Amino acid sequence: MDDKKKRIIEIAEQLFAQYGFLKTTMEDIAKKVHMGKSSVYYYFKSKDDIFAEVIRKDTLIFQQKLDEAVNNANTPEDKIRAYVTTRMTHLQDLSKFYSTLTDEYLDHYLFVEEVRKDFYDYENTVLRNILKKGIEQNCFDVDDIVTISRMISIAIKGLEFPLFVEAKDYDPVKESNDMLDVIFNGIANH
Amino acid sequence: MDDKKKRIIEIAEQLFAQYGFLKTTMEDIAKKVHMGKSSVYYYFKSKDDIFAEVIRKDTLIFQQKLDEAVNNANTPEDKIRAYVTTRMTHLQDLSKFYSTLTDEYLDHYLFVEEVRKDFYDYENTVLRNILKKGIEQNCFDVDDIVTISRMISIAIKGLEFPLFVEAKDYDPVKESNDMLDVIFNGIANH
DNA sequence: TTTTCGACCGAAAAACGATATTGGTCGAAA
DNA sequence: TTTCGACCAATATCGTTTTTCGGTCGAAAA
Repeated sequence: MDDKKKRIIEIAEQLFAQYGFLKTTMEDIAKKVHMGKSSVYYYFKSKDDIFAEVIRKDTLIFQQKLDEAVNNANTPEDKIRAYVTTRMTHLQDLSKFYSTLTDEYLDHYLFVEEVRKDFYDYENTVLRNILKKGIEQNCFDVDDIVTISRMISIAIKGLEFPLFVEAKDYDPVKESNDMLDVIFNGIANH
Repeated sequence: MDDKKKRIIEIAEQLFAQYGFLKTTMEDIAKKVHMGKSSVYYYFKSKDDIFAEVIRKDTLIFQQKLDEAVNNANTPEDKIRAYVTTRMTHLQDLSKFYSTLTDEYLDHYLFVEEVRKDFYDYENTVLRNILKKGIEQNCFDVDDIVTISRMISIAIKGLEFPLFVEAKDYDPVKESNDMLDVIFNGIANH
């Protein structure tokens, strides 16, 4: 990708994080990259387009980080634990960085929903692959992989909530592992 | 409780459900209940007060319904299943009835948050009691009741999400039972 | 004493027109 | 190929006026 383009995305990301999407003007971005506003439009066709690429970049980094965490874990169970805890800590960081955006994400509801769906698909693919391998290795006792991966996805999604309302004194890693203890072992007496 | 008061609450609930809290004026309520506006203030000290009592009434009915469902189930596992499925179906009904409110509940953020907390406490009490009895009856293998009940609470909270965004083709009872299968049996190979 | 209501208040919202911003375009120049 | 100043139209903003609405009060019904 063009070097200038990359730079614009970086600057824009900073400004979005600091002032939010609406309060950041194209002028602001252009000025900070030392360009005329029109020049920025040579690289991006709209403000939304810049936003989209910022999100796309962040999502990619997020997924790479998750993939790495999963690859570095050994057993299928550890892979899932690595996935979930990495997901939570990264989300915690994001929630701090993008605190200004949480209020106005309603305006980009459609777009955000799309990204969310993509991520959901990615997550399900990852989880299904781990589950499949886990079954082959006789670690898991699961007959419907699709359903189970969705249930895991939903359960850990529930853990997100405190990140965006009251983040203090919240230990996402501990919460994640407690949830995973339930999911792996169940609570019924076997 | 006063009969007139009850009537006002009923009418107000209808109007809130239909037009939302903000669009419903005290005049609207008074007119529909065939009273002067001032007369309504004889029974309630504020509009918020009426709203609070509507919510309080609905919450009470909700909890009674849940208690009944739990009591009618026999085994601890069935009690939890009864609790969760009743919770979900009732929430589904509420989401239809109060569809107009979901957008503006941000304004009453504090109050709604308070109600949510109360309900969360209630839910945890119910779940803990069932878990405790289940352990005594040797149905459950759990050492930290507090954590486990919170995890169940969080997991089923995740199931709520689709109710408020895309309700069609969503079967809350099936989803609930799938989630509970995981929670009861786990996915690890024992 | 309890209940109802019309008249009224003040704060906040809506309405509105004038002005400024801002996302985006275009053609020229470098 | 890249940059930018000039420009446009739509929208946001702002100052002002008007209306609405939650809430009060005192009197009168019951």
